[in-house]
Amino acid sequence: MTVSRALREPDAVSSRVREKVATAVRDLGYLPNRFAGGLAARRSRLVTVIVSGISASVYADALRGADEVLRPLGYEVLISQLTETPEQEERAVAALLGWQPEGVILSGIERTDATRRMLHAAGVPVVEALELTDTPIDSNVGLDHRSAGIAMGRHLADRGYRRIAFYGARLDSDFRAFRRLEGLRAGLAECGLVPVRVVCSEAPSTPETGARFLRELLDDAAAPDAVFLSNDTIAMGALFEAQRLGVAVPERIAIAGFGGSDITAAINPPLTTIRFARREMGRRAALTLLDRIERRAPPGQRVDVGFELLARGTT
Amino acid sequence: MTVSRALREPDAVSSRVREKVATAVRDLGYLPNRFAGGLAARRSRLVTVIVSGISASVYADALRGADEVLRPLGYEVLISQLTETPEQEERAVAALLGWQPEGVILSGIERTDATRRMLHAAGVPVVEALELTDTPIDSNVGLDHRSAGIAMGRHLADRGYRRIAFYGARLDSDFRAFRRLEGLRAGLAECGLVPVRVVCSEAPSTPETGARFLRELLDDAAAPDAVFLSNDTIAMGALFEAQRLGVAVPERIAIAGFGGSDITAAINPPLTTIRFARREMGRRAALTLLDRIERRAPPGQRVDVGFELLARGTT
DNA sequence: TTGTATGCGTTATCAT
DNA sequence: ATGATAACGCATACAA
Repeated sequence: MTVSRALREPDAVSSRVREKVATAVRDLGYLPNRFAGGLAARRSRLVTVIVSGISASVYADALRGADEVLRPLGYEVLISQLTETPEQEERAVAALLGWQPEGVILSGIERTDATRRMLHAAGVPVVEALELTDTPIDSNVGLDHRSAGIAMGRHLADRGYRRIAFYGARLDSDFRAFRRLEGLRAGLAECGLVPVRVVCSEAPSTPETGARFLRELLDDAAAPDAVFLSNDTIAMGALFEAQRLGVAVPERIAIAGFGGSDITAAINPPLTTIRFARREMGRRAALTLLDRIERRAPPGQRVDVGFELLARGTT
Repeated sequence: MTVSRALREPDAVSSRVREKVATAVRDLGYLPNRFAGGLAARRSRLVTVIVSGISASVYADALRGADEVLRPLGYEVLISQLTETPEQEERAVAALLGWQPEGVILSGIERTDATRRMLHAAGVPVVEALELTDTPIDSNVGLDHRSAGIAMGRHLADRGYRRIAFYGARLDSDFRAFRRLEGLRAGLAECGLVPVRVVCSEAPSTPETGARFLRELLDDAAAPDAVFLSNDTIAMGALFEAQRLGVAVPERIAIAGFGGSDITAAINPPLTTIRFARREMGRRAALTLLDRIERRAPPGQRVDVGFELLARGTT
């Protein structure tokens, strides 16, 4: 018991004991067993994060932000990634709740009822990140993708484009892209426009898919003069294909993406896109979760991290 | 005890008990406490991964590969990311060993002696991934970055470039880039060449840094006719800056990167770079670790996942 | 400031 | 096939 104290609250023991323990720890290479500690203390010091169906760079930045906040406070961030569908997520949640997390961060808002029930039953604070919703399980940090779509619709209409198309990849799992599409419709409607073409593909989110989309656009009977693609990867794929085909961007066709990765600013012309603060979103998600874990705040916290439309050369 | 059995080896109990337990589990929303289970069984079913100082896309792909292998076998993959220096990694290893992992995957081969000692003392199987070494802690999966550098040196020399430069970003933490630089020197030496300029910067690995590097190259008294950059991000930054300045690539200056991300194939001209199988590397790391955990293989396993030089338009 | 008794929720082991 | 008992390694609560 004295050793346990010497390790966790060094000030509570005499300096003699403190040193003896420190020496022994070093000599033996002692490392506390977190299974035993967690079982006895009835707290895990664990926050689990489940990342579903979003691109590497988004979650890397967001996780970094969350980790920055939680680790210094003694929390371990257990990441279960790679879930693509709500059903896969459900299994991941079941597995992770066994680790008795003190808080859970989920990406997006799309999940099964069983997942919701499990989380409620576990009574664990939850933050759903990336996207705002009116019906969160508990708390919610992110941006309003519909508003982002509206902003893009207005932008394209303001710039004088009239025959606007939407192309999305991986729309079987990118639910947020649908919200942006809805927003695009709403933004265009303000100007009396409707999208002249909407393509929701399940193709992988790669530059090649973007290139194919561009070729389809050029052949399209609806003759779009601008296109909003569901993310930067396919938008850049489309832009580069246009350049290969000698198609002028934005004169012949304007191209816009979503995500705001660094590289979109570096290319020629730079890509019009929508950026949001990924790392800050991770930080805010962690902070909000901490407020809930430590009961400093009631359920239902809502943090809008906003977004920024970067109007650049491709529109 | 019967419940515990019904859950873990359903075939060992009667169908009557099996059903009763299943119903109760559902009604109660029971989830086994992994702290108690791990403590009692003296096994964690946990593999920890520590990712240090590598770019998001590399580790996302590699982690996906590792996860694919381990999760179906009942292992949880606990990821501690974000360590940049060997000292940070040391702290991460100390923290993670408390979770009694059955195996540990580390990125790279650069670490402190204390880290090595801890891992030895813990007696846990270790796979060092991403880079091959002659002195692994235990087992090793990756590629030989020096060979990759040699390949690039030969390629540039073969294409007729004679005034070759190397520019690296974040070289305070990207130890593998140094190995590639060594390889470049060796590859060029075969042709009687030496790099006309070597710049090892601690600047962030961003397209802007690449752009700055390119401007420096153009002003350089050594007048390089080709440059090997330490990764694709800065290489693309350099290429795009060249295009903005109206500098012909590869005629005026050839540009090569490292990494082999998808986007390098999509740009114009496509970037010469070196690709390796990230996901496969993750899978092989996990498989090798499993062989060690289950004592199917002795320490010292070595898996070379190889690489591929993609000779494209920028050289 | 230090130490003792007890329990955390599960599994290994050995009986029945 | 099922059950009783004793760990697992640590922290809580309380006593000295």
